[in-house]
Amino acid sequence: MQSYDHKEIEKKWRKVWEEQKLDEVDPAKVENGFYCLDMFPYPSGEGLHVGHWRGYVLSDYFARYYRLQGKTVLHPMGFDAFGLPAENAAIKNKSHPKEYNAKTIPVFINQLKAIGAMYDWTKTIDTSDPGYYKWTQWLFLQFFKHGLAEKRNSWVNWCPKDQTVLANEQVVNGCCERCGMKVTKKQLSQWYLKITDFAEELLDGLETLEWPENVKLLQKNWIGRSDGAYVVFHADKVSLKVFTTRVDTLFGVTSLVLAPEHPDVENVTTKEFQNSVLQYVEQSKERTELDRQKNTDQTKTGVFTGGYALHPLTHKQIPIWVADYVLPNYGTGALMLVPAHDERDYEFAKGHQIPTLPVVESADDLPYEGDGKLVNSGIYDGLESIEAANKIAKDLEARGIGGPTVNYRLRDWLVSRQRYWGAPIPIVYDPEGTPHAVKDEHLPILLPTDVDFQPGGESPISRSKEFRARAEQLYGKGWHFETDTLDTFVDSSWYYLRFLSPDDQSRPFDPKLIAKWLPVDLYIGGIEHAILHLLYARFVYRFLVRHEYIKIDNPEPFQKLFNIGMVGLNGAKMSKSKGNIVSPDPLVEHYGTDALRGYELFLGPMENSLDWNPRGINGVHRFLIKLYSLTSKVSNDSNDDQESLFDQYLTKINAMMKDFRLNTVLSEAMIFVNSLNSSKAVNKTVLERLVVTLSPAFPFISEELWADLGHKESVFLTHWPKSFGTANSVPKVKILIDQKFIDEIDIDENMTEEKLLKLIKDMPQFSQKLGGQEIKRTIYKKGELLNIITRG
RNA sequence: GCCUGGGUGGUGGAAUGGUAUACACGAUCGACUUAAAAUCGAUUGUCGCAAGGCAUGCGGGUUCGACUCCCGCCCCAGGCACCA
Repeated sequence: MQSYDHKEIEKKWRKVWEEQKLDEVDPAKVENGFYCLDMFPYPSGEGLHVGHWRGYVLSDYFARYYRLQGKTVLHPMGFDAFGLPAENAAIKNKSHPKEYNAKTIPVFINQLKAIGAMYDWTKTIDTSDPGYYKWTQWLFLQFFKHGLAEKRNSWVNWCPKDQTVLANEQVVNGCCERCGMKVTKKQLSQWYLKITDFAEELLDGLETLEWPENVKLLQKNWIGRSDGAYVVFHADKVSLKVFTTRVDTLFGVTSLVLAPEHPDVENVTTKEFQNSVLQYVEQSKERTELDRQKNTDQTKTGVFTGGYALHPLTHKQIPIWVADYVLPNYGTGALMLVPAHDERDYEFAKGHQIPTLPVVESADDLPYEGDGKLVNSGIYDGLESIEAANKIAKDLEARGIGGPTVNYRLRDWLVSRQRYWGAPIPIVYDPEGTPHAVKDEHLPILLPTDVDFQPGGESPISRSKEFRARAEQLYGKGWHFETDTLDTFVDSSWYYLRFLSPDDQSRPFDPKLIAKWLPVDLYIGGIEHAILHLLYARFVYRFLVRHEYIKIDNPEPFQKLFNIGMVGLNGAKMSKSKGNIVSPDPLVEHYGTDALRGYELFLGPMENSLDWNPRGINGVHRFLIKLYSLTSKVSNDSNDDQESLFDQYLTKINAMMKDFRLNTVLSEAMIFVNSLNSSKAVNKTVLERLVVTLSPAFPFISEELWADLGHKESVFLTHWPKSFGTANSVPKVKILIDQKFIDEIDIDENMTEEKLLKLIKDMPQFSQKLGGQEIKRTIYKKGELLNIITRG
């Protein structure tokens, strides 16, 4: 069998494609655009492994497929180059993160080029480039100008190892998303973007998206809408507002409980209890969120404040407690304690001799959390929970002491970071300390270079003399810049807009091009960004649409999302530190780019995470050799069988492609090639059409075969093939006797059951099985099967 | 604890309610070769010489027919986790 020289072919076509600028697109000149986007990578020094390849091969497959469908495909690539990894690597190597990136990015680009993907390299962006982060700073200022960026003093997540605050989304199981260190709490003044203003539309917008259901669900749960009511309780000096989803249990309240961080704790605490309350509050400050959460199964701690509030309906005196199982950041940071109908409240009450007062008719078990008829609830007795809740909420509203409300679990996005390698937050403080937006003409606020960027709990930039001098020079004596930098997720929240006009010096993006190209038609990346990046980007885009920076009907940036599964080795995630990285390089060297691309797709369903099997690539390689050898028996003689086989193949793969089932697309291709391989001659047109269908997966060998078949132009300038229009094969009927498959026969589509049965009885393979047995019954599905039952 | 997905050969995995195990990998045997690699051919769920049984995590159910639908368990992965 004739082999083929993959190195020769790759070299040849790579050059031709580059010369013809086949992958370059001018977004302004296109009417039928298709925006195919990969989640852009951080250009790590670890290099690409076979797991990274998978996502890039997948996006390239569809980029090429849609090009063959007649679309002009924009497929850009850029680098999320700001952030901790570059900074930490630089600290370790005693170099500058900028130098580190300058070294790693070209290596990274070469590795990406090895994939043979049709990236438009004229549109590359680097988020750490001043030409880019100028506009990241501009973006922040737009939030500031609309009152959606705010500096707030509050308790924040703090990573003691990375020496920086973290957004809520970056705390995983109480630990730092990056380094795994236990996250502690710190009270700091930090910048927030008010994503909670968009909670409802971010939730509603999910319904319009063609995203995997599990990702939509993750976002839905993260946003965490809960419908309930607020209720106001009056105490001596203050009124306390609580949020509840069970306002029907209002008559069962036996206490109010405040979070230790609640601002009114000292206002309700009596002299007598001052010491114990103060001590408790101090003590809970020292506990990390994780410690507080771990308490779940133990007795809940808390102290009595000595204060009382008036129940709004019964006018009873309700004691006020402080307990750290009450979260300061959810609802109002205070809750009404209903031990009879809430498990956590029950547990707390039990440990502190607080009475339990059932108000919903129930089984004897306490706590009972279900719905039911109300008891001990005055005029509401006898009503069902839902009815009662509605009525009570309305009555409270009428009296101005409560009412229906919606609460979200989502919290505002903390964007300040006490690290060096990011975009400086473009805020300048006057001598009194009031924040002002940096003037547009001063953007970008460049990162100072005269600093040692060892993290020290405070932003390293604050140590820059030049940075201090710059502020005074631009704004006057006593003025100073904000010294924190922006979370890198701000950089990546808008990069997909920049790809359309990456070199525009005058504005961050071109609204006209955005109206033309957005939303992104296909977005491919890992599931790890299900909440972080994908939620932030939706928020930023919706902000830009709401305030008409972009005029577009659909306020969602990514219409269709596909999550590529991760590739591990022996059950572990690949990483340099574990030393288990499988490099694509030797595989490309030995089997060729096409073989590795095909194997990545053939491994299994694209959304599945799986373990790398180093051996299987052989199969794809053999397939390519077989495919290549078909050229030696090309014939112009028409061949009905091959045309019909092609049509069946095409119908199958067209359907499979819609569901991203590329592993079975390749299986079908293998079946078809195996069958052609066993023929003496292969019809030229059939082979041509086959080659086109294989070109998205195997661009190099397809281009070579296409040229061999006499074509002067690239295979990627042709169109996805149509069927030969062969009749959809002869109708076949499967014959089963007693549920067991015997044979398949060709018959007239409209044959009646009687005629068919008669026919069968005369055919030896069936008559033998049937013997003389009595036919009890039959099941006949026209054009499909006949099941003959002789038993039972 | 709650919410999602999953559980099919030695392995990755196929199967609009209709021949379970496609397509590959690996393995075994054979051909070619001085030999090896590559390549080609055969076999490959399991028990059985065979006929034929038995097998899609476990137990039930619906159906002429269930990997597929329903009910109850078990296990694995991911997410959330005192969210009032």
